[in-house]
Amino acid sequence: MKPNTIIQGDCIEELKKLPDNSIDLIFADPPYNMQLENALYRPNNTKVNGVDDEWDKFASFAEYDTFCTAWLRECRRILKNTGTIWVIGSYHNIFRVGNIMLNLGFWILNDVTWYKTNPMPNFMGTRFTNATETLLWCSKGKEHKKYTFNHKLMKKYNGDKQMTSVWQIGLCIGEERLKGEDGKKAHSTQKPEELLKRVILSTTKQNDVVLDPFFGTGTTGAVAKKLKRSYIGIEQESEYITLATNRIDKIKDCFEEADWVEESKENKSLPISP
Amino acid sequence: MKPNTIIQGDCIEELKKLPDNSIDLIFADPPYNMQLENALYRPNNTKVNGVDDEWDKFASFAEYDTFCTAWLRECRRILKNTGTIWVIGSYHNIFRVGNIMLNLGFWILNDVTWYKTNPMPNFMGTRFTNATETLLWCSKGKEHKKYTFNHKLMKKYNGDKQMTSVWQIGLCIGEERLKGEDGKKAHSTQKPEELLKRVILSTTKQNDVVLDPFFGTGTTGAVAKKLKRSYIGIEQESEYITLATNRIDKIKDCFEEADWVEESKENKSLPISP
DNA sequence: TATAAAGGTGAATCCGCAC
DNA sequence: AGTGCGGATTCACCTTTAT
Repeated sequence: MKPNTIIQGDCIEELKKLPDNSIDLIFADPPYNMQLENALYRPNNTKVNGVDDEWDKFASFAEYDTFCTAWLRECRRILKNTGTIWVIGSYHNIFRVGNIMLNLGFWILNDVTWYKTNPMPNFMGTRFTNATETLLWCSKGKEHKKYTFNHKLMKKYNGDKQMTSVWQIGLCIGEERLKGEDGKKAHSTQKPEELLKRVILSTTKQNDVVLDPFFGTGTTGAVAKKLKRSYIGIEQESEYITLATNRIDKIKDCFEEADWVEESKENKSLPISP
Repeated sequence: MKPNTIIQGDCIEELKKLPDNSIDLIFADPPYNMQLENALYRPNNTKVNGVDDEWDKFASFAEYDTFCTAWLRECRRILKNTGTIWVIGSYHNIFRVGNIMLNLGFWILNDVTWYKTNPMPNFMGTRFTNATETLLWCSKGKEHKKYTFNHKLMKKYNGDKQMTSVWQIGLCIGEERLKGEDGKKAHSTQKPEELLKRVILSTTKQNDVVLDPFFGTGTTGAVAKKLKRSYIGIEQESEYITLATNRIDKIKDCFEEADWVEESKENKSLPISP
């Protein structure tokens, strides 16, 4: 198990190769199974560029459940007893995922709400603006109480008040959003670095190993490097691996966490590498 | 089926007596199955008065799932095709509940986050402050698209901007919280009226029938009456029924929804009856 | 150059009727 | 069930173009 590598391959197969009790933290951003059918247009008649990637399509709940049970079971096996796991999802999938995690014996520590500061509105006025995604933070089991949680650090980060389970963070847009040669977004679901900063800062120590089984464009690896953690990524698509590799190679500014939190009081963003 | 009544009895048995396709809205606040084993103490050694009621205890996930499947199945049967259902829960149970609802064919419209403005801190510093509960708002099924949603009204209520799925509302405390003769809270999980106001205002029309299968101290009935909707409550415990009956009888000030929304721009609280 | 206006876009389960 | 069409529907923020 070599740290700071991206493994190309099928998520479940590659997880099976990793040894028991070897990982300090897992961050997983699995397919959401969005079940989009028809095109959606804004009031000005422009088309919404929805998630139509093949990797997000599942034939049924049963198929999605089988997939999630398999990768989550492996995640639990390779997690250290002091480790924890984060899984992010939307209402489309998080109730399937949460149910499976409970069945596998994971113990929910928090359901953190990512409260988007700039969500896309509901154009037709048929629902409330869907302004959140949910992160499930879990230990390996009820009996594993000695997990890493940097309470004081997060309190300091939050202006000396205990950080709550609601995180107000904007979408990943602008300079931070990776673009392809055509100027379009390179990945449909790139997550903001601020989200990963809070995850990694709160639940790992320096030099810990962070695993991301759905590495995508490598946000987890990029933030892990900036915060002096090790990372292991698993990703199937070679285009994403190329993007992630370049992105992480460019990073030169790495931080002692204490220094970074001190700085972050004024500016909570880590520098984006050029 | 007589409107504006409280039915005493077992939730599932009483639901079975109600006719198909007869209810406009269901609000359900089921037991959370909190699994609190040890008492929780504050740093100053005072004991936190948690939820330790007998009705909140289930032997296993399987038992809880069986219970929820039964009452949710009946709810779906009695709901009109134009109706919707709200179920509130915390991370302890909402992933069981959500999974069951999906399996029964409910279609999730929003997962609304109740973002508590005054949550109880995590005294031990072992987790993030748990600042939310989740409300699942669902239609009877994907094919039932003509559900009631008062989009314009909620937009007006929200300062002429579309209301999002995050609702910042305080806990039910102070004058609004019902007390027993001993001065202690009369019910361990009384919900704030503001929560029910948003639920009823957004997803019913005047004179619609609102059913609450876990009526408790009758917050649903109280708000329904204030907003000129009908209610049906089901509740097992006679003490709660007495409290709820007295509470609802006291209400004299009822509102046309348009008037109330106009007023609510300055003061979002409906008057608490004396 | 500076400011304003116009255009683009984000994990989206987003209409309803007639034929 | 599928298609076609009239009509109602959006927020924050970034980029590009115009003044």
